[in-house]
Amino acid sequence: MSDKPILRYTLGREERLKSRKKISALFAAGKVIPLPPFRLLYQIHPELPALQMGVAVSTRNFKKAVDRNRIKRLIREAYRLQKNELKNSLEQQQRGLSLFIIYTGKALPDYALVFEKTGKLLDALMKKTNEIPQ
RNA sequence: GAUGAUCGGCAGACUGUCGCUUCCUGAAAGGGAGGAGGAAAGUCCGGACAGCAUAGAGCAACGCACCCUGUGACAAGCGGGGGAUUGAUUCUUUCUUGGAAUCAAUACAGAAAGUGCCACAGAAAAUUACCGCCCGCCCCAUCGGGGCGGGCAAGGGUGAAAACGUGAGGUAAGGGCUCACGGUCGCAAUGGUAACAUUGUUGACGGGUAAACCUUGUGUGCUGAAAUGCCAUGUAAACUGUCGCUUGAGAACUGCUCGUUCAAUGACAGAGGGUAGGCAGAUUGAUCCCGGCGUGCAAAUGACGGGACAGAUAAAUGACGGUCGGCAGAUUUUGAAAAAGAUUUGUCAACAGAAUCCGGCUUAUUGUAGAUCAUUCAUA
RNA sequence: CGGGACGUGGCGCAGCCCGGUAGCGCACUUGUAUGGGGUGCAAGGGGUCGCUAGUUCGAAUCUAGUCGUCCCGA
Repeated sequence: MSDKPILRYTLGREERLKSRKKISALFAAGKVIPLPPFRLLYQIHPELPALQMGVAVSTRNFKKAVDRNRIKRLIREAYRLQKNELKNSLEQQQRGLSLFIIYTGKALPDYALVFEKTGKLLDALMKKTNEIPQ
């Protein structure tokens, strides 16, 4: 039996970005990785809640609340299944990261596309965090 | 049976893996139970609830408009019953007019308080007079024509609309001038809770428009969950200016005025600083559904019995599969055909996502069980 | 959650309050001046007044409903 805990694909309350202050800071000073039809905003900080994320879809592109909800759920689902590698890396380095995924496309995406693009975004983010020194 | 219209119910079911959220349980790990709609939408109305004074007065502003009644509901909305008007169908009657029944629709107070407007056409769009009809006088003079003064509103023509309508009498010609029938309004009586109806009438005859201003009646105090109360964090009972300290600055969330109340470790403004988190409000309430009983013409309602009801807050209710079932297509077997069975593929819908709650209205919309009505076909 | 504004030729706007003729600028077409173009001059075409009902003799205008676009409020 290993001491390592069983890897769980969770996305609970403490893993989501909920503070109004942090979101304002992220939008004011965060860096951007564009990958159409997505944009990723991120900001590295030394505090420990290792990884917190948020999702947004513009009302301008999707007038109906049903469509916005669906896109946000798809993004969260794809993120939930792929974020553990990044999280472990950050915990080893003892630093935190806030990130915000914005969907900028105008058509409803399907799950396969969202999954693939989210994976690429997280890979890119891994490289950036490793490049930036503590 | 088919087609169409209206009403109106449901919103595929069960399940695996990985997740989200609320509650319960547990020391913890974990376990258990619940988790979007008929419109959750638009925000077009009305409330509940909260604060401001116990919510006051007048003006202004805004809403509403046949009557009775039910609903949390005075008014509005919605439901029930009734009235009036309009339209359709059927029946009745001597053709019409009219009467009766059924169904449907109605933003159904007032144009006889006042003001405005009614293009073009037309003489005139509301104190009318172009062609015209009639009377008197004068002139030319053959019937007749012209001018002046006066009376008239029938006929012509215009228009969406023409001065109660039709007929008769009367008249110089005409005119509700008079009469008959009819219409509208007023008044009175009778019936009805009332809207209204019926009858009578030495009474009147005034075109339309109030979704033009307006008048009458009636309702509304204002603000709005970012309301409101509490806790936490933090500074500053600091600074500047103006006014005031009981003869009172100012405040009481209102467009104005008044009244009332509060008001002195003061009030307002400026600049500057802090927070932008949590709890309550807030999810079971005038709630909804079912049952028989009582009341009521009905809508509805009373007590009783049973059942149901999410609570997020950068915002949960999801992702990927499986089985059954429905629908559509293809292949194949049986069969003369209709049809039935098997295999397989696709699809599971449309409109759409709670944000304090409730009621109404409006709009969007898939498939299907059902009810009613109309048309048509078949059989008896 | 709560307020507010606007839809009129291809584009930007007026007309709406107080109802009868839809107009302005740019653009477009034709002609003309020029060797050709720009430019000037002259003439012309083009509008379901967002949509659906209603009021009225008559609606871009008044009323109701609806669709769309945009803005504001800690």
